[in-house]
Amino acid sequence: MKLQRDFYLGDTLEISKRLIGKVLVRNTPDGVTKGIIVEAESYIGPFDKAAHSYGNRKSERTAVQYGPGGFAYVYFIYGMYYCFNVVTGSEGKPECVLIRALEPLDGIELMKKRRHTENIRNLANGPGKLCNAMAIDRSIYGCDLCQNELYIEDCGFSPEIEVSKRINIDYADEAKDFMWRFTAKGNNYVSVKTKK
DNA sequence: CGGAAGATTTCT
DNA sequence: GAAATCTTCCGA
Repeated sequence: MKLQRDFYLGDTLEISKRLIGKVLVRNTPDGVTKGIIVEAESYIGPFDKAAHSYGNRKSERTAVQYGPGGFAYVYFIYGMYYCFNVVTGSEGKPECVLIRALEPLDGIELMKKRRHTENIRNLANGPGKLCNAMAIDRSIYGCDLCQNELYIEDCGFSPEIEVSKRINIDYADEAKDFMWRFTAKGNNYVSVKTKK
């Protein structure tokens, strides 16, 4: 069943944890693609030096984070890749969850075509890759996850969850040691930089 | 294999 | 000028 608005309005760390094992569903004119969320990280704006919204910074890019939870925050990075986040918390709180990896579940042929690879493990085991596989780009910035174009559903999976430090945020001083990364334990589709 | 560099938007 | 990244190219 599809997750409703109230799921996204609570505590960001709690939501991150509960998102592991949920299914991300993307509807496009080309077809439907689905993937189980196996890796996610929390970014809690004002207190988190790694967050785009640290210290309540506001810009055109981060604007949607300041709205209520349950919307898509998509940003462009390194000139080539998109990253997909779920906005969480109530209005005025710039908090979000970065979806880092998916286990492909449905529409796999379509994902292969978009990614130009036959290796299923390589389809969505990283933030930039999963956006490519799910056809996520600027056009769904601010998209309501309670609609049909893009949403998350609960299929009853509840994998064992592993907690670790976040990835590639060495510049964030003490924030880099926060245990705000959640992964499905032993899952093969978690992004490669898992070691440490 | 493993490491390093490059692509090139958005904000500081 | 550097980032919440990925791919390709090079040398062992």
